[in-house]
Amino acid sequence: MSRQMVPRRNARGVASSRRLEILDAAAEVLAEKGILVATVRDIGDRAGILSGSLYHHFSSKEEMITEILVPVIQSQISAFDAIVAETDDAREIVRRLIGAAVEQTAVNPHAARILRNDSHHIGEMPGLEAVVREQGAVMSRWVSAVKDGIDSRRFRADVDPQIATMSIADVVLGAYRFMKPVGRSSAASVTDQLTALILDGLGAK
Amino acid sequence: MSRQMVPRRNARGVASSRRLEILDAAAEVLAEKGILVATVRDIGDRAGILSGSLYHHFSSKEEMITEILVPVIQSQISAFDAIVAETDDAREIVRRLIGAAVEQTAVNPHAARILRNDSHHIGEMPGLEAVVREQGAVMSRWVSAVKDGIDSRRFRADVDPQIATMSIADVVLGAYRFMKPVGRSSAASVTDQLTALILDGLGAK
Amino acid sequence: MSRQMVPRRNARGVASSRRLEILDAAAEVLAEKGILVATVRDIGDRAGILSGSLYHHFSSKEEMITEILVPVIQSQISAFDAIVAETDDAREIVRRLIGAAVEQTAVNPHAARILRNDSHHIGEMPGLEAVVREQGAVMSRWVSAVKDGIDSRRFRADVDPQIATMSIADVVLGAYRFMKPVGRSSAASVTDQLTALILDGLGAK
Amino acid sequence: MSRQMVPRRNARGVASSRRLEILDAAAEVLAEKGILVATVRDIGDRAGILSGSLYHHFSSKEEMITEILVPVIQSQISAFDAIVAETDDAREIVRRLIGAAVEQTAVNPHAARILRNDSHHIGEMPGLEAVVREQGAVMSRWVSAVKDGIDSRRFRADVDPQIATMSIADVVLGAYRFMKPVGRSSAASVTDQLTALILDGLGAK
DNA sequence: TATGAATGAGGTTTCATTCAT
DNA sequence: CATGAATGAAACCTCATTCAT
Repeated sequence: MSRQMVPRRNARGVASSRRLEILDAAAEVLAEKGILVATVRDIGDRAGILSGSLYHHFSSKEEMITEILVPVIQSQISAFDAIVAETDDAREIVRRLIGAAVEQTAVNPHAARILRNDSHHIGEMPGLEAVVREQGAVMSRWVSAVKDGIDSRRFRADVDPQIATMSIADVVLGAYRFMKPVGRSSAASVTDQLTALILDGLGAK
Repeated sequence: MSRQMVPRRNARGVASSRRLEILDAAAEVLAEKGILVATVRDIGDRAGILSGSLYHHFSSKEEMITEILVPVIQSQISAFDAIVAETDDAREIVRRLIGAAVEQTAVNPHAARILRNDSHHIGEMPGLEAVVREQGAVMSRWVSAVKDGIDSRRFRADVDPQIATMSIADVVLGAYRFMKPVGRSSAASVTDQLTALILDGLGAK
Repeated sequence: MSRQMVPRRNARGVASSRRLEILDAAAEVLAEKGILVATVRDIGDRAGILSGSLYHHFSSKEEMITEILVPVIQSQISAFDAIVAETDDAREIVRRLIGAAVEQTAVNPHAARILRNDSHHIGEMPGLEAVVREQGAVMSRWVSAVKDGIDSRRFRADVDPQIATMSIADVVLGAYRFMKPVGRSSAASVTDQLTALILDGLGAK
Repeated sequence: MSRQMVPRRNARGVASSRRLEILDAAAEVLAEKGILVATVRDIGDRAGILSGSLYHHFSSKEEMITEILVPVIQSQISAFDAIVAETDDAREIVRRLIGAAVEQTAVNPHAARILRNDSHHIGEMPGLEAVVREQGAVMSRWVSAVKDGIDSRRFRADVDPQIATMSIADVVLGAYRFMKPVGRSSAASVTDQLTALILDGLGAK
């Protein structure tokens, strides 16, 4: 979100709006092909620039990826913290966390897709440490939310927090697949579906 | 399963047990690094062979991947079909499908990891069409199971079958992360956890 | 020398003192890193200018190098010619040539460093023909001095002029390494050391 | 020398004679153009191989350079140590050190050229640490020889050991320029010339 | 069956230089 | 005069694959 509004600074500290256009093209390509398959040439082609010229704006492919993902994750962390601060009930917290995550996905579908499909590679790729760090911060919010729900007896006592948390994260990160234009639903209805699944499962109440 | 017992035939129809050793090494490496990052040299190194020599046993990297994944998926399909044939209640079907999938994961953790982490790439990589086809067959079983549960009123009527199915598949494919030696739980307890989550969610009953 | 006093004219005939500042920065960087390793961006960074803007002042990297080196070499040639004109004894000539060269090195350490470390590349790099030409003029002065010394029996008769001349040049060009601030000696003492070595070698008299 | 006789091992520990042919081609090209200007394509062209194929034998350009230079320097160190061990008089030691160095130059002119022309870059190039280390070992032998000569009063007392040593090294490293086929003299006569210059200078006795 | 050598396409990145503003 | 953006060539290196031995 802020990415669309505040010009960031390039490798040599110079602000630039061209940079943002390139980042948009890059996000698209990286999401479509995956961060490993997408080449800097692909990115350049989509941005209408020679691949070598990308290095006028970014010092590496990894820097592009970082700059696409980190602001999105950080904005999610802020949203999460606000929700946790102003909400009491654990079920309500989880419901609203899901809502916030799904909305992020609607706003930044490319980032969501990258985070889901390439999470495996993000952890191993040198230069993406910042992304890993921020993702860890997101996960720790989910873990806390689940644990608090168990402690406050709003969730089943026999829930394994680690399994539950990772499963929830999987489901939420996959939300981009269901929303328009890729899928067929609105963010609100996807949120409702996922919330129901996560809180109550498939089973008839 | 059959992979451990019946020597298959290589590209030129020659049966070989060396082939199986190589496939085991390949599965390990491909799961660890991802099918794109793992090189044929990595595979050769793990198998104690030069990368070029792999081509005496397989005609391409894709053939190896196919041969690792397809039997595992096919065996899952058989198990699924048996379960569906002999079970009536939709909740029970889902419970047993999850159990079968988790057990597959326990038996073939490398294949499970590949299917989960690289699903995105499997769909785009030429030469892996057979894998895609088989995966589709698995998914269609899940879809049927969910739809039958809705139709028979064992699941909530407002469940979106597509969203539910894909979310379940995500959760189940991620099971390998929780099991020993990677994780800390047995297949049975992971099955219980995932079943509870999928059927009833987090919520206290 | 003249470089510090008379603003030269740039590619389009415009006089400029900014030009001199840039040349100083360039000399520094080129000496430190070598003319091949130092990039025009390094030079721009040191001069506080964008690399592209350097081309308002110079038409190429080679022009900068030429403009750094040629005046220094020319000034050395003048000094050499004056010495030869006013001195009789061959040993005295060599002594004073060494002194003049060492002093040049003290005044223009960057140029000295470039000439020594990159002589190999200067000869092969298109665009530096002027530098090569001037360096040849310097060498011919050394050759004459050595030959005259042999002819006048002030040097050993069995000295090979080519070997002696090139060795002397090597030693003298390396003088910058011994002088403050890089080394620890004054120009005068370095001159004494080198003169003694070249005229009398290591050997006790 | 040993390079011509004992096949070394490649990046993956496999002995190879093709490796030696490539090293010869590489030494030639690296000496001619300089280690920075010479490209791996140049080397491949000279060796009759595609540049990418070089990486079957070597893991980097730096590995090639190291493997060209280190054995040569090490063999020089051995020769130096033998000379020092069996010689008393300092003048005689220096004379024989020069002889050994010049002979190395005759045997391995390419390595000698590289060491002389690119010494500046060798020190700054990551991956060439082994070369720098071995070169340091050579220099320390020269320093000792000069210091011993001063202490034993065989050299002038006012010789600055650092200046003398570096100057001698410069002169000796430049020897390749004077020898056939590049120059016109034999190793023996070049040794005589350089020895005379270094021990007694230009001056008539 | 396996080796060692090679291919050829393509990857990321660097860099001198140009040019509209 | 300087900037910021872009070019285009070339650099080093990777990797799936082929093949003679």
